[in-house]
Amino acid sequence: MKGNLGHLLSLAHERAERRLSDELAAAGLKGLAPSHGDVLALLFRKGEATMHEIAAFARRTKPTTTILVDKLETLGYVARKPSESDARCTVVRLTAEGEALRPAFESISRRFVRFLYAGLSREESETLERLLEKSLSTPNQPKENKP
Amino acid sequence: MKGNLGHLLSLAHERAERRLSDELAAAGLKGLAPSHGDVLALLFRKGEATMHEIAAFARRTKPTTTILVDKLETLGYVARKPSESDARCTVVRLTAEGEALRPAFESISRRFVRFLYAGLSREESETLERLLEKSLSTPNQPKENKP
DNA sequence: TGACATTCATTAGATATCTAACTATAATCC
DNA sequence: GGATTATAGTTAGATATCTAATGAATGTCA
Repeated sequence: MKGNLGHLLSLAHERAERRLSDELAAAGLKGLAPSHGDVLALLFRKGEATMHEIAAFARRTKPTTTILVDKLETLGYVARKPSESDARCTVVRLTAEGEALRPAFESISRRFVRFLYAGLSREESETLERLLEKSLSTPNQPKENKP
Repeated sequence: MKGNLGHLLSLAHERAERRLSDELAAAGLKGLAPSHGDVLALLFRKGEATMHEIAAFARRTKPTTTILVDKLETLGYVARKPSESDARCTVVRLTAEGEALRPAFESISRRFVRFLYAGLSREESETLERLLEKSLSTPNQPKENKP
């Protein structure tokens, strides 16, 4: 317990983000950030999704999601259409160009997972995940200092 | 090994960042981000530092560091002065106003550490840190797919 | 049914961040 | 000792992100 868990989490997160960015650039998707990858990942899984669903999945605010989808739409990978059941909702779906990214994305995803778990045994990986989940599930205690 | 280590790292990092931001705001430092806190943390420890040292400590680029220090200078917490030994270097030091933040910062730091380790036993904390360090120290294998 | 509240998405404005290019100074090397 | 290279910092321009405010459609409820 050296007290630098915050630092380690930052380092690990930055390392993962950088790796994903590099992988996206290496796949020829130079303008895309990991958050764009999250949007595409949901669409590859579900086919289509509302802005609200995308925002929740990518853990970004709705304005940010608007901008992420704007970019993917400009690049031709997704298209918006109004929802038929609820006029407030916008449905985002993959275009043919977007669908064509699927193999590259699956490859990136596999290599990313391999990268993250490299150097850890199966048991260590499971322990790391379990402890992170336990830490995350701890309710946030109040911020105030007890007198 | 469920393959969501990347997701867990993102969640843990975002949780930590949000908590730090909230703590800074609660301490009345509403405009400051965690990265400003990193700058101040180094100055509290070392008294003064060059832009280059600050950038390395905060793990930010030099342009970003310029902007971080600009803000702290505008707020009156730090001051720049040219280095006497090397005319290329700028030395940043705490002002009296900046020094006055020390007790609040130490309090925030203590509460932050308590927050991060809440819910984990001492042994679990040590294991988590050890596994994160092991993962981080793993050399990055090449990005290419082996045929 | 009509007033009010809720939800979905966008726009507006701000900030932290990055890369690339620039300036100025120091170090190195024939 | 002068040319070249390296280092320190800033400026310029772009992007992902956020909060707050806005517009439009739906849900609620008396």
